[in-house]
Amino acid sequence: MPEISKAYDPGRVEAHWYETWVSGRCFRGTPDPDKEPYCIVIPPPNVTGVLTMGHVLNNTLQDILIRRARQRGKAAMWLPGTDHAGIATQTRVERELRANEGLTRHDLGREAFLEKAWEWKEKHGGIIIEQLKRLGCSCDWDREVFTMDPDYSERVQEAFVRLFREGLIYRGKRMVNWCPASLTALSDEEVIMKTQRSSLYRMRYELVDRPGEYLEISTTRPETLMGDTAVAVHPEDERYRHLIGEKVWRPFPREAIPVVADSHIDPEFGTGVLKVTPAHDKADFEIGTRHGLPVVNVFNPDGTLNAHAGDEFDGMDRFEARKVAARKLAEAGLLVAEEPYENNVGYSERADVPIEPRLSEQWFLKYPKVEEAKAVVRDGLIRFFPERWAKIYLHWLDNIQDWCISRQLWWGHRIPVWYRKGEDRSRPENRHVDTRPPEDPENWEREEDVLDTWASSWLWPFATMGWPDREVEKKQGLDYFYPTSALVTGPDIIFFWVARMIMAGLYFMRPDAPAERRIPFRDVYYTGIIRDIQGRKMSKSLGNSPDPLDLIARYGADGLRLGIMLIAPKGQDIRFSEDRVETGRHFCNKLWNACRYRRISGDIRNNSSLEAVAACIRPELLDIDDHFILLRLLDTASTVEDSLNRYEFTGAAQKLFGFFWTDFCDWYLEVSKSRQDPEVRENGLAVQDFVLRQLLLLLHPYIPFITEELWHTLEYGAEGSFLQDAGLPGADALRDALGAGGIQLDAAAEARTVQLRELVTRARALKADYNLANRKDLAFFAESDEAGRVELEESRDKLLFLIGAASLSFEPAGEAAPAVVTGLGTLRLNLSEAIDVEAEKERLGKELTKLERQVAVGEKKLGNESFVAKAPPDIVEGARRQLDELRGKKEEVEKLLTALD
RNA sequence: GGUCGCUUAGCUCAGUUGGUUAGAGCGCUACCUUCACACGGUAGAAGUCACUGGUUCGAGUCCAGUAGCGACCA
Repeated sequence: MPEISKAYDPGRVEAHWYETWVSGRCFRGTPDPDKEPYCIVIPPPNVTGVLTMGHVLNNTLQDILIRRARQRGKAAMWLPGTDHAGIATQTRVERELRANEGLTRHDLGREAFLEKAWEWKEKHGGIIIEQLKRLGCSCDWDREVFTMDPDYSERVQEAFVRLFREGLIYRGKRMVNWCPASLTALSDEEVIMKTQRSSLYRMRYELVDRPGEYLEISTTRPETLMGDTAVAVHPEDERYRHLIGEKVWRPFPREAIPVVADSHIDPEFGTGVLKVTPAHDKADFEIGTRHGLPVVNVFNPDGTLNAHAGDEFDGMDRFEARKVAARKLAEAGLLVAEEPYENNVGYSERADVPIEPRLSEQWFLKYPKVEEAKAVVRDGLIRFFPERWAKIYLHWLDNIQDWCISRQLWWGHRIPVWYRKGEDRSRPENRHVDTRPPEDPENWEREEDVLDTWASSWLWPFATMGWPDREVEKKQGLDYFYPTSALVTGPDIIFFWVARMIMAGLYFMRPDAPAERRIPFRDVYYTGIIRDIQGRKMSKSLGNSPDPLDLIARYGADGLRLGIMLIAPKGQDIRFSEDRVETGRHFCNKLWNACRYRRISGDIRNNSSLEAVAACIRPELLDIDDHFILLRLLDTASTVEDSLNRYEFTGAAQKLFGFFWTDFCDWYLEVSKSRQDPEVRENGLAVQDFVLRQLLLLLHPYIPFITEELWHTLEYGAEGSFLQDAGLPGADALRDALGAGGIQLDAAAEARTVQLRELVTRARALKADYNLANRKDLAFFAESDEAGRVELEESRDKLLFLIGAASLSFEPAGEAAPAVVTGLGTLRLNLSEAIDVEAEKERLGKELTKLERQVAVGEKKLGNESFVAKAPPDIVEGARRQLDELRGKKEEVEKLLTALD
């Protein structure tokens, strides 16, 4: 038997087992017609990213699901991969290029820049994958996919071409969200609204035909007035009706612009007069379209102003221009007021700068299968956990607009469209849309833009398994694994990703099949967001994000995983504190030592299977504590199963924690130390083996490394075998295995043990009250009824051991002897020392007050006729029994007090 | 402004069909290095379950409203 260290060292164990699992092909997901499929596709992390606490949470959850499925004999497959994250990655490569070589991407040119980007990817792309392995993730690594892999890219292009041919993708000149920092269009979802303090400028435009008369206009953006091509009022607005059709002077560049009537104007806002800048505001653009107004673009793509704004503004930054425009208005006497104002401004999610609405030509997608996507969630074909996210999802789908899928970037999937050189790009005959280039490439030029990254990842659940190539699909088991079983992700990407995947699945997969065969997944579990202890989001700039690798080094991957699971409430945000991870490590150490203790205690007879372990238990030698621990084990097994079926990871973890620590270690193992009869002791070891076997199996998804190690330490698996292949018996199977050996569990053992535990606690407290906690030579006297006496005599040995006493007898003790009242009788401490009668009175008085209060509550309840009449009989009966017990205790304490007088 | 969520011990959180004395970890106090574990053990202190009202025999739990915080959408 190998020496087992006193303290668990996770580093060595974790490295060893991960390698062994991989070389043993434990994580392989292979279709097997005799098994039920279970599949998860990973939410692909950014290829250049590093592991964050969010990843730890998300991937631990997925690993728990997949490992448990594997244990339950399913053909489990967890498909890993990474995402190319267009804007984020390109920005970082550009930044490095500027820092190292002082060059922009344009200096380098597209080809050379992309080479740099690939180099960057090769250098950093593996990091997060290696980190996931350190965490213990049991992904099928042979299947790893990167969204820019050649074959995946081909599938993205294929999807584009199909959608285009179906008329769902079109090119259009429209107002889009433009990021002046990244110089690209963004989708609506990439714009986040931020409330900010700004100014509301009240200015006035003079009427052309009524010199000296002005229209007052409110705006937050005076820097766009140079692009104004009208002012608008509501057609019914009495104040302005007579001016409709007249003209006002735009102050600079000075030009007469019309007053138009538009029913979309809100007469309540400001003065009810709106300046119309069709090139720089979505609503204004629509007004402009309705009234045939010119569109004057006064901005450059980078957010500076251009020559249309006038020489003075040409090249000026937009925020500087705002100040200058306001100053010029003031100088001209046209600024009525500048007031503090709070408004919402759209920011680029990535670059964190205000976006500009900009008219440009982009590619758009009309979302397919919108109604069906709503139906599958509304009708429960796809289940959301927690359910409330369904409402958010449905609301978004109710209001979606076409998706701008083109990006003015280089790092991404280049749109598979070619234009005939020098011809009008808008004419269909001058376009070639196909996954393959035209036959005569010299006459064509390719579309410059790439696709939004999400326009590649929305195909993730099937394009990662070969779609649409039949041969590859077959090889990778798409037909077997699709729809996947569960998706674990954050609610922040419910629109970006979840909703779009659902639409893509419904549209592309098995077009003739019913919806339940086309959806990409059945369950979606939304995690919370990990925050710091002050409730702030973790971010690099705040420096409040611990490095998971550092945590793994200090607490072990198992400790980190368990720690995070103990605080990860269902879909609620989590305030991360390292304490919990420490708790996770302590748990592992305790588990280690419990198993170490088992090995030290005696030889293992035959632990090779559930049946073999059960067969080692001799029913006739089982006592109340054996029954108790086995009952609790069965209860734990079924609770854990129920909880995990509902995605209640924390509940299951807490149940296992409590069972192991309180029931098994603090009670069962301690009790077992008092056992004298060698046969009973030996039999207890078999019970331990039975319990520990199931405990390791149940804990394995949470803490895979240490459980695998201990599985072998206690000889549950043969050399070269793995815990994951041992099955995961449920409570019924455990009961059956015990039953096969003639063991029928006595349900009464539980209540009896609870009572004995209480007695032990009270007796210890009594000792502690008299500062005798360390004395082992004390004599206890009990006054019990017949039933109590039988119970105490049966358990005498272990009670003496647990309480730390020399004797327990039923002789009457001195009336002044300190006493505690328990459900099994009154327990007295026989002291040779002088007793402080006053102190004892005080102690008992406190106890009496407590009992009186409890008795009063019970009497009130049972005195209520409605309660007795209407409450279920078992509840009434329970209350009655409890009141009787409390009254008995109270009378006993009163008696003790009287005796002291 | 709309929708959703949260508010339970000093801190972080459990508490899922309403039912006996509301739990855990950390922290705190006292004691213990007892032959699995000091990454441990024993005992203890600590809660008007945000507030107000309602339903009910009975509410931390269900309903309505209020306040504070947060998220999403406009």
